[in-house]
Amino acid sequence: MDLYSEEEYLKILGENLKKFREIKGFTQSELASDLGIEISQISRIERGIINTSIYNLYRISKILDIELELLLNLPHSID
Amino acid sequence: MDLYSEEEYLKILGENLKKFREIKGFTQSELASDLGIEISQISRIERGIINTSIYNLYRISKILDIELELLLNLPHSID
DNA sequence: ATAAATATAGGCAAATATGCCTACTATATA
DNA sequence: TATATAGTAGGCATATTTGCCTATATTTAT
Repeated sequence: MDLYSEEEYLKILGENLKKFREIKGFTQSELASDLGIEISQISRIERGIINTSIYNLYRISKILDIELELLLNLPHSID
Repeated sequence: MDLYSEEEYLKILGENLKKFREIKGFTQSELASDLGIEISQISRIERGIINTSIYNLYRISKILDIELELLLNLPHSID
C-alpha cells in the first residue's frame, strides 16, 4: 500500500475544491460566508496549507451541491 | 438543503469507522499503531467526540483497505 | 469468578486550526 | 490611469485536536 504524503494530498484536495467552487460560480468570499467560516480558511484549504476537518468538507460539498467524493478524488491511483 | 449537525455527523462517522474496523479485524490499538497516531484518538473519533482531519481519514481508509466513501456514507439522505 | 484483552474517560501540555485583522498582489473594467 | 473585485499572505489570540499518561469500565476467554 502506498500513500500520498500529507503535503501532496492537501494540494490535490485544494485544487479540487478550487475547481468545483469556480464551476459552481462561487467566490471564496461567498463560499466562506455561506459556510460561516473565514475567507482566509478557504484560501488556506485551496492552497493546501491546512488539513481541515471532515465536517468542514462535508458542509462545503453541501453548499456546492456536489458529492463529497468529488472533492476527495485523486487524479490517479498510487496503490 | 439540509445538513446534519456536527454532532450528528461525527456520530455517524464514528459508527462507520467502528463497523469497518471490526469487519477488517483491527483493534483500536492496531489501527492506531499502523497509522502512527494515539489509540485515544481512535477512540475519540469512533465516539464522535472529535472532528478529525481529512488526511487522518484518508490514511485510515488506506490502512483498512476500504473506499473513503464508505466511512463518510450516511445512513439516509436528509436533503 | 478470575484474568486478560479491549475500549472508554479524562487531565495536561504541545501542536495545529480557526477567527479576526491588515496589507499586498493580480486581474478586469471603466 | 484608477477603481473595484478577487485572491494571497501573514501576525496574533483563541479554540480545537493531538500526544502522552493514568485510571476505570467493558468484554472475552479460561
